[in-house]
Amino acid sequence: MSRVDRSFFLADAVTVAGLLPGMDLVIGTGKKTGKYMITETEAYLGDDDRACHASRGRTPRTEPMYMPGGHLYIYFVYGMHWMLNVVTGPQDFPQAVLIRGVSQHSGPGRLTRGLGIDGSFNCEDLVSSGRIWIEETGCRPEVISGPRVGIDYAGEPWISKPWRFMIRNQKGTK
DNA sequence: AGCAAGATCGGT
DNA sequence: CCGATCTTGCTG
Repeated sequence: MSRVDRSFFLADAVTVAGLLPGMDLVIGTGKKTGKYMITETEAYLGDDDRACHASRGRTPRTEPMYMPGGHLYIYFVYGMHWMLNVVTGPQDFPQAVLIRGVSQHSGPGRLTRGLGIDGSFNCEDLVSSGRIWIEETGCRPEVISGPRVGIDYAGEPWISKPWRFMIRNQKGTK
C-alpha cells in the first residue's frame, strides 16, 4: 500500500515495535524481491535498557542506533546470524526494534537468511532506500506482548518488560 | 594480545 | 541441553 515515512520511525521503540506487526517489509534486491508481513518484533530502548547494546556505551558497532529513526542497525551474532533492527526515535537517542519474524520466516536469524539481508544493509535508510522499505497495509491484526527473548543477562526490571510484540495466532505465539 | 559471551538455531 | 562459529568489547 503506502510506504511508511520518517515521522513513523521517530516515535519511541516500544511504540514502533507495537505498530509494525501487520505491516509489510518490502525487499527488492537483485536476488530477492517480495513483500513479507511482519509478525513479531522486540523493542530495545536506549542506554538505560540493560538489554540494549547501547547500554554499554557508544561503540563502532552500535553507531547506527544513534542515527535518526528509519535507518537499519544490522549486526552479526553467534558467529552465524545477521540481526535486522529498525532504528527509532530522534538522532542521538539510541533505540531500535528487532524484527524477529515475518510471514513464512520465523526467527530473527532465519528471516535475514531467507530474505538475503546481511551486513551490507547496515545503516540503510528505510525512508529513501531503493531496495528495502516498509509499507502500511491497512490490516490491523490483534497484537499481543510478552517479555523479550534471550536477554536473561540484563536482569530486572528489563528482563520482565513486555517489549516483545506479535500477531496473535501466529507461529511463536504461546 | 587474549578471552568470554552473545537480541540464534538445529540436532541430541 | 549442547555445539557451531566469529565478532565485539573488555581486560591486562
